[in-house]
Amino acid sequence: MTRKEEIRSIALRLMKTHGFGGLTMRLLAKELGIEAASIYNHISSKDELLETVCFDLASKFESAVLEVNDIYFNAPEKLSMLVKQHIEILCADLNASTVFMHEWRYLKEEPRLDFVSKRNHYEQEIRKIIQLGIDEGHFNEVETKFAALTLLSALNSVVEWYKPTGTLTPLQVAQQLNQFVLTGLSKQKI
Amino acid sequence: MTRKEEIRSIALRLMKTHGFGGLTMRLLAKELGIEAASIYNHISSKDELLETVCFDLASKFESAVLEVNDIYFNAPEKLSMLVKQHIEILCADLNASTVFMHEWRYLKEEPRLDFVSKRNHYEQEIRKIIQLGIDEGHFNEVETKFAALTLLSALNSVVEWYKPTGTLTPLQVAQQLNQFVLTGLSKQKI
DNA sequence: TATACTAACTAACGTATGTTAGTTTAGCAA
DNA sequence: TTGCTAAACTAACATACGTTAGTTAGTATA
Repeated sequence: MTRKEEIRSIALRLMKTHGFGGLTMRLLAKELGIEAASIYNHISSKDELLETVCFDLASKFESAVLEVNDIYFNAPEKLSMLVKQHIEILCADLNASTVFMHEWRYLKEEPRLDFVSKRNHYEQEIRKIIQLGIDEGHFNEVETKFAALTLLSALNSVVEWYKPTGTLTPLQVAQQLNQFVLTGLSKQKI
Repeated sequence: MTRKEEIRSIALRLMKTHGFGGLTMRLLAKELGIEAASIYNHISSKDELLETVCFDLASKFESAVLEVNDIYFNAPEKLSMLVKQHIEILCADLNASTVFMHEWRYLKEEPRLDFVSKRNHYEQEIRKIIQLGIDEGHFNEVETKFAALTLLSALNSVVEWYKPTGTLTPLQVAQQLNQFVLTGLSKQKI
């Protein structure tokens, strides 16, 4: 791990607990065992730290949806594979994912607009999958916007409670979520 | 509306967009048309603003779950009424709800611990309702912790997208959420 | 009219913030 | 040995922050 990666990794851990505003260069430096000014030998600004994590993850989600749409053809398959990939991306680096979820709004205007547009695109792709499921007769006739947002928030909440040291693997979490989203709580249809 | 309430209301709007750290007393004062120092004639500290909104809402959720448990006896009824009340509380003041969701972690240690314990209690009550539904034979045998957290995040995400100016009433949102959580996306059981 | 309260003001304090400039130290390549 | 580079350092700048102290103008009450 290069020094730059080390800085990023510690910065993520601190951002997760203190938020982007609560991460100060002096605190970050302390954790690294160096002075604040020394950090600028490795990165160009504090904002860069946030931008990197947000756009790195955004591009992973983008790839996932592309792949799923390439490989699978019916909606239940597409959805379950996207859920799986989504959860795997989140769990691969929980610090990064948590920062991604909570701190993107502290991006500066230009990158923030870019970020939001990428996020909207991802939502749109999920809506398309749900609409496909309705057209196929596999899914109930829900409002796709409502369903996509509710689904996404259910998926994303994993970063709030998942513990890699626990018993569940990311794959098992994905399966539980998939089950929950498809069949709901109720035993009989109402 | 007293001056104090006016300050709270504007503070919430600003906290929603800028976060707790991004709300400065000088910005708040500017929006009020006064000087920063003048705010301290009405409130005792910036932290107080955050504490008030967090604990006001927490107590509303607490009342809701008490009421629901008092009035209804089977799990599907309890759950659907709690969903309804939860959404109504959220939609009654979206600025407050959004701040409640995002900014509670910037509470100082003592109130934060208190807050988290109240939140855990609410989660526990939801788990009990789900467990009751399983025991009654109404609900699938899900893991209650997982289900409660997933349910809650689906409910809470309403603050991210609900627009009071749109076509849906809070009650309709609650009904859609209830439907989604109970029956899921899939038409047939799998 | 005299008093007290409300709500604003100005000025400042002490601290913290991101960042820059210039310098130093240690290890490696020529 | 000399020179280069990576990575740290010290010192400082300009700005911003929450908050306090002391004061003032207007308004209601006695």
